Amino acid sequence: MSTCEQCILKQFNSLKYLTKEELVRISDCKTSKIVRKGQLLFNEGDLINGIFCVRDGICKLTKLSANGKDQIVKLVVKGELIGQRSLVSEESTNLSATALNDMQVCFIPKYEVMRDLHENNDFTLDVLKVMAKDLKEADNLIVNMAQKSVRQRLAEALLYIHAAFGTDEDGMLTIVLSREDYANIVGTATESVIRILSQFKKDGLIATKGKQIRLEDITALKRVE
Amino acid sequence: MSTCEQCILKQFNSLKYLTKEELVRISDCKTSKIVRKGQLLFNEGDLINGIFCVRDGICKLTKLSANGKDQIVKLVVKGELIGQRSLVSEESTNLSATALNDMQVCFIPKYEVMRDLHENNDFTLDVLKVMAKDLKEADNLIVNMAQKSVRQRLAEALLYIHAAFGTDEDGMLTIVLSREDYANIVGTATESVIRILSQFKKDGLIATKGKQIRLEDITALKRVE
DNA sequence: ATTAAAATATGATATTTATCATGCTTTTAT
DNA sequence: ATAAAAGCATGATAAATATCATATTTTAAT
Repeated sequence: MSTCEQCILKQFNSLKYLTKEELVRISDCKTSKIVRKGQLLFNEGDLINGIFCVRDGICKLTKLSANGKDQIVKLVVKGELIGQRSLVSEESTNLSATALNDMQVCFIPKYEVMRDLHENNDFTLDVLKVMAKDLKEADNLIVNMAQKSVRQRLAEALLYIHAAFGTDEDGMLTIVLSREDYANIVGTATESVIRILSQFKKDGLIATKGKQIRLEDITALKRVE
Repeated sequence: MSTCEQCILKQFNSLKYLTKEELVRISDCKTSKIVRKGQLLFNEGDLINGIFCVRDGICKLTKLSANGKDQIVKLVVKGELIGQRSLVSEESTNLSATALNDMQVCFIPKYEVMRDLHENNDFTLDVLKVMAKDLKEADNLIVNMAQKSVRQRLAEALLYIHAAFGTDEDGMLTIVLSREDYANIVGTATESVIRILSQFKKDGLIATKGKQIRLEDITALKRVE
């Protein structure tokens, strides 16, 4: 198994603030795991007892609503950490993580991360910074959900995925989601998403090829009401 | 002016993890301020360059939506800190703070808090814990906003204010909000809030006396659909 | 390759919520 | 004390969205 010291991915998360010795310790106790597309990495309420570092693949973090629908709260890509929030609060996780394509993740046990949080202030501060960013994005999401129409929210979801995760060589969004996933991001019925996407396509705002979506008119998408 | 070392309110926030010397330093550079009901403590986009400690009163944290409506993201009461998120991210604030009744706040300049964040790991860890809790609540709010009806959201807002901030001797919610404020929590039109509250009253779920509200049937409020 | 299952698509209709209008009540300012 | 403003209340109507039904297309399993 490869070592954390040499892993380039840590540049994309707080682990870059660990010392060589701390990284060696983590390397020695970490485990590695493959999660296939559609499979759960963990479920809401699980005590995960550690954090995951995403080596490859993409997953969605969801929360089950009382009405039985999943709400997608965040998309996580290669390089990011998952589980810091629950770890810091020392409680079981409030979200489920499901692979959107085949994933490879490393698991670092709680005691090791907690030790670093207590001993390495640079690391703690960076975890704090990441969480502050997450909180800001969550605040924005609350406002969007509360104040904007389904149409606007869907347009913004497309723009967000475009801006945050980019496109492939054909200009297609790299993150490929089902209509149901989009409904679970926007908080609406799957049929509504299908209808609105059809409309966007008819109006030339997007192009689709199966599940793949390409943004054709970003300016117009930003103006959607 | 009273000193931070003796201030009982710090027991309710992360400042309790500061050492005596750190508290003395903060006492020496802090300033104090009165903010009248309805007045702004700071506005979205302001560079506040420090954090506030609420000594007395209650305020709402809001974010202006593109459609011109305010969204209430959080209510802050005596004892809590405001502004940690922006401070940690080293950016101007993403929220506005408005006093819901007369407030007294202490202001601690950024350089002093940053120094403590860098030097006192216990303090940093507690700030991290508080932010983790805020993030969890924000995630819950996202799900509620996205998946629940206006009726449900309003019922939950009442239950939340009841549980988090309590009641006076008559059983009235201690936090008194206008119908418009409720609309800005729930993300709906003020008329809709008025209508639904009238219905709740007619159905015996709540009682009202002017702007004051008493929850009469918590079980039924939890069952609202 | 074929069948079953899942995802997408679209229409018809019901429900929820917003908007506009108007009147009443309470609070605030002078 | 009184006027003006702000907040509350309710009806009528419009707009947005959900739900149910059904058909088609795509994907997965054998």
